[in-house]
Amino acid sequence: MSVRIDATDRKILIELQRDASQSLDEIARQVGSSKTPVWNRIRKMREAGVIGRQTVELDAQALGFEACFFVLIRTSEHEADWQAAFLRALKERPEVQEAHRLAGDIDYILKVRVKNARAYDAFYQALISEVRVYNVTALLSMEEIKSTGALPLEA
Amino acid sequence: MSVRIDATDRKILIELQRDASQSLDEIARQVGSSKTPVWNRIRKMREAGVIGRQTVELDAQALGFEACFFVLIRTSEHEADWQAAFLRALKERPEVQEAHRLAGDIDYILKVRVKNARAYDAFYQALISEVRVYNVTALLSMEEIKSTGALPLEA
DNA sequence: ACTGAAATCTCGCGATG
DNA sequence: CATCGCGAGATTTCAGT
Repeated sequence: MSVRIDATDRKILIELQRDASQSLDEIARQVGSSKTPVWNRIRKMREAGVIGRQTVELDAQALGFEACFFVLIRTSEHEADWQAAFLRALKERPEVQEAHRLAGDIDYILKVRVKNARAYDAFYQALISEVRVYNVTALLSMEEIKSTGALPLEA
Repeated sequence: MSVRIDATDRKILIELQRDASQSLDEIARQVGSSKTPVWNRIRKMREAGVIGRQTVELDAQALGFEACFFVLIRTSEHEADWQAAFLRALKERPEVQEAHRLAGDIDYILKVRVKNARAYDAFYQALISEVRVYNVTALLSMEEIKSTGALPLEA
């Protein structure tokens, strides 16, 4: 399952993260190697799941997603079947971009991306009708200062 | 600046989000069109900034990023130069994956991805030494239930 | 594990209906 | 606006070292 990632692998990952549309030749040049070994390393990391999907970043505003909420959830229920239902609900809903189970006072945090406040309310009503939650706080984003999925890899 | 995005454009974006490594022919087939028009639409959306960078999703765990914090920040300072310094600090630090300015009680939320709790503390100390903040709450993620940058585009 | 090169496929664009 | 086709260049495979 696990793979040894060496310095060259890390350089390749940095380049792929920066721009996955680069050609193998370009990447090879940047990491100081040549095409074939780079290709083999990429293939191995893909197989190992270190490298996942290849996607494009889209401009949320331009596509009409004007509202972004962070939702802090407290629940009194901690039984296995409640949790399973909750997780299923989160995974099914495409407007949930992130969901984390937390340590401490607050149990879950979600990042929810919707077209507008009404769409958020619809999401919220649907969620609380599916699963019981004790307390919900929604934080409305006014400005997306920074947004990157990139990991802070160092050479 | 703004572009009209029609149903075909949206289908193209859905496919690119799903898998950006697909060939033009494949995408064309999936959206019910052919190579050239799809290519022209993609080019236009790229120029308009609707389509941004092309990246790969990496497995944070496999690369040793074991800790993820959501940081809620309250500040008493709301002057322009303080804000400028704060934003600069956030943009410079690669461990800050997301930063949003919020409406209401809490002023900012950050998502910070680091190798371990010690690395978070180093980040925290560096941040508060650069800019004055009134109150900071860190929420530690125990489990990443879901994580996608994908927008919930509908066909 | 790297190199070099061959076979195959895709891109990007122009010509054409 | 869609289809076809082509040449440059990329991807992927495979031998040799």
